[in-house]
Amino acid sequence: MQSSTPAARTGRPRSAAADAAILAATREALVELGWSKLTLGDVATRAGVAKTTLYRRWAGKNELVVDAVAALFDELELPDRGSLAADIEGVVLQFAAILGRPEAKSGLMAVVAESTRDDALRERIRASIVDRQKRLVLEGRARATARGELPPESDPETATRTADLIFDMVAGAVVHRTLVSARPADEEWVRGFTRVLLVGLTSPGAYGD
Amino acid sequence: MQSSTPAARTGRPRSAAADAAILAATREALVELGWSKLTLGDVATRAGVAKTTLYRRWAGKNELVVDAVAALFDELELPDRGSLAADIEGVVLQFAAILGRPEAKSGLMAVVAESTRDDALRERIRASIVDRQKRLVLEGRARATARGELPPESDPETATRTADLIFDMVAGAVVHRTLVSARPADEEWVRGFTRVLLVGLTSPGAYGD
Amino acid sequence: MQSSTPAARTGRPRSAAADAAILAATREALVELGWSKLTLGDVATRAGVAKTTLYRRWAGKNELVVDAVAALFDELELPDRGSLAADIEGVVLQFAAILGRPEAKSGLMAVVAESTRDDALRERIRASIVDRQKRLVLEGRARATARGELPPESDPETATRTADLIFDMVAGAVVHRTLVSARPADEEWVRGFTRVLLVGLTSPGAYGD
Amino acid sequence: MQSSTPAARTGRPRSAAADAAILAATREALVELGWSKLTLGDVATRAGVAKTTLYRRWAGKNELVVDAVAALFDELELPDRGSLAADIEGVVLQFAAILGRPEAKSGLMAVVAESTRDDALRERIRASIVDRQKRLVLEGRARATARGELPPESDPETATRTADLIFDMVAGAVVHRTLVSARPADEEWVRGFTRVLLVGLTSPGAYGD
DNA sequence: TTCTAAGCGAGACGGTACGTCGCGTCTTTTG
DNA sequence: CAAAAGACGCGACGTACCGTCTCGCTTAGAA
Repeated sequence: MQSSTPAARTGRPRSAAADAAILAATREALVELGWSKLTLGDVATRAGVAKTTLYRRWAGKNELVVDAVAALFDELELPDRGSLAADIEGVVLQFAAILGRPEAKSGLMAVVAESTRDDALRERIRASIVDRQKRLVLEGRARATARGELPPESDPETATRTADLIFDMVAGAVVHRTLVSARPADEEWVRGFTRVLLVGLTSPGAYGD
Repeated sequence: MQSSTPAARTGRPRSAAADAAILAATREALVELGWSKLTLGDVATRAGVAKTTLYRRWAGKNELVVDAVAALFDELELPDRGSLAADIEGVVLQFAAILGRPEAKSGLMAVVAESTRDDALRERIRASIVDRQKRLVLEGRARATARGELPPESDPETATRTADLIFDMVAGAVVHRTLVSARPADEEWVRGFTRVLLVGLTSPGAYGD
Repeated sequence: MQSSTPAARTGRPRSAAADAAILAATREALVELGWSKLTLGDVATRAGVAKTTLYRRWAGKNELVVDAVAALFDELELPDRGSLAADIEGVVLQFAAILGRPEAKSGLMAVVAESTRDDALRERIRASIVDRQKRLVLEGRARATARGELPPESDPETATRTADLIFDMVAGAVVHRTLVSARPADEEWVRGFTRVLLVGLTSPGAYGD
Repeated sequence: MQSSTPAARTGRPRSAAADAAILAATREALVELGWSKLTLGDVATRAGVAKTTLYRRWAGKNELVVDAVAALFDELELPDRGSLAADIEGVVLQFAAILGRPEAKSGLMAVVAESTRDDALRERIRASIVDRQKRLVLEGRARATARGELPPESDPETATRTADLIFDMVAGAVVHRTLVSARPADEEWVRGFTRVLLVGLTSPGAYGD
């Protein structure tokens, strides 16, 4: 997190193991208890750490859960399945699989809800989770362009705007399907969704005119 | 909410005014404090009501907030703007406007988060909010079919599946844009989104094959 | 404590039993743990009461312990043993016996120590303990005067000053003997002390000039 | 504190200045904060010393405060004022003056309170403070005997017993007057007290019969 | 009308978690 | 090797809400 500060400080250094133990304990507690019944005291106990240690490193429940959940999404990758449609389907399915895990479900929506009243928290979510995964959209487009499936995007502003729209549509739809409609984002659903998205984006007239 | 038991019970009847006052106080508190700092004791005080009165009618914070927020979405309507695209843009803008209000933002995501671990709550959300607004999709389709913009849908199962997909895509994208990306779902964005959605849904091959 | 306020307030009344249980639990904890290891949480648990109930009635550990200890000294009485010397010896022995009990030892000195920085606490101690027991000095003098052992005191100011001096000398000596010198204030010691005190007070020239 | 091992140990020797700085900081903190709000971390900071240094030399708050307070009483001396009564009055006034200082008030009673449950602490208090000042009683008696005001005491046991009684009476009365009754032990009070004490001790029949 | 059962305000209650503070110990780097 | 710096496990603090429980007092339909 802090990068090039090699200033070896005096005093006992913070235990590196504690961070990992705390984040793992947080995910475990999210699975067992869910966001609202998760307590920092319990997390500390599970991690074999004192409450003060936890508070020394995170400002509160929200920040802790953001970090605990963010790691989950780093598993996402974009395997080359040969076509843009297949690539999208693949990554959407992965995303749905993660969102199906209880530690993600319970934690993610809660911190988003909290972030509506806490700008710093929203920034943290954006930095740790959202922007971090936008790479998938960019990779996907680059690959499709290389394959000749998409024309090279000339205007960088349009490119950004489109990438943002795609991300909002993909993430939003999967989240809504999974958490609000509470129905599985399975292969069939993903195929239907991807078809609409892809046709909408590539058909003539979609963004032209 | 109340079933059709017209059996007038004995004893003092519940005050009808109290319900309205409590829900209004809840929205007010959501605006000022947000979900997590909202307390039932405070709501009761704002409503000029005893805590017991509140608990006699709602099981807890979650149920209360669902009811308080649900009313906000009943304002949505589908004015006839002459074309399917315009109709969709109109309703999406309305939806975005509601989601921009702090009492909706803060409350809605929080109860959705809670609902990931509480089936009864999820059902209440679905009944009070989600399914209640699916009418807009159906109305829109009916109107577009009448105008000849869409072919009549023969298979009812496909119709339902498509309507669900549309709802997930619309609601999901607007929520994600507004709350996660935290950028305005303004006219420009809505136009771009609607174009992708509509082209995706109506282009040949989108759902055919 | 509150006297003529018969104003029957609204709401659930405070449990009278809780007060007694808390004070008894406090004395029990003083015996087992002593002042410095006594915690209000533990007292609440022993009393079968929530911590909040305790804090609703007492401002803190100091106030609670003053009340718990004050009751101990109400047992003191001045039995008629036939002479002023015997009366004094009797009450001093009783006082020493109480001070020998661990709940008194540990609690009393601690609150006195605290009271050096807290005027309200000092007043509470004076009202609940010190002034309350000055009755013994007055009773003793009245009885001795009736017996003819002491001349009637004419000047009320001198009477007060002398009573205060006696109280400081008696209480101070017993406390110092018991707690600081940590040797028993037994019959022999009490006899010696009383003799000095009484001779000092009654010999001609002692207060005469 | 340090025994007489002149054997210069290996390694860096303990800073002698640190001891003095810590005790001074302790007294300063007692004045500003009082016993109960005094923390060892704060004392260490005031003394410009690490907490570890402090713990290397004292076992805890109690021991530290005993040492810090003990030094205050070493100022006491018995100036020759010409008569036993005047000598006593002089030293009692000095004692009252010290007890009036906040660092003594707050600290002394607190460690006495603690000592009711800690034998080692009581011994430390006795050795550092009480027995150390008994010299004043002995000096006073010796001087009075030399002057012919008192007969030489033949029985050493009686002498000890009497000296202890005097000490308990003097120290006890002054402490009680100052801390519990919270009224000044001024010249007038001291004169009255001394008269009672001295008459009680020297009148025929006081210890005779 | 009076009776009576429920609703209502107030607020005390037993709990649970909070976030902070001080303790006394430990692990670092520096002198 | 001591000292400073400061992280650490621990346990108590006093507070805030929770949801429940008395209280005394309406209120309005049933008797």
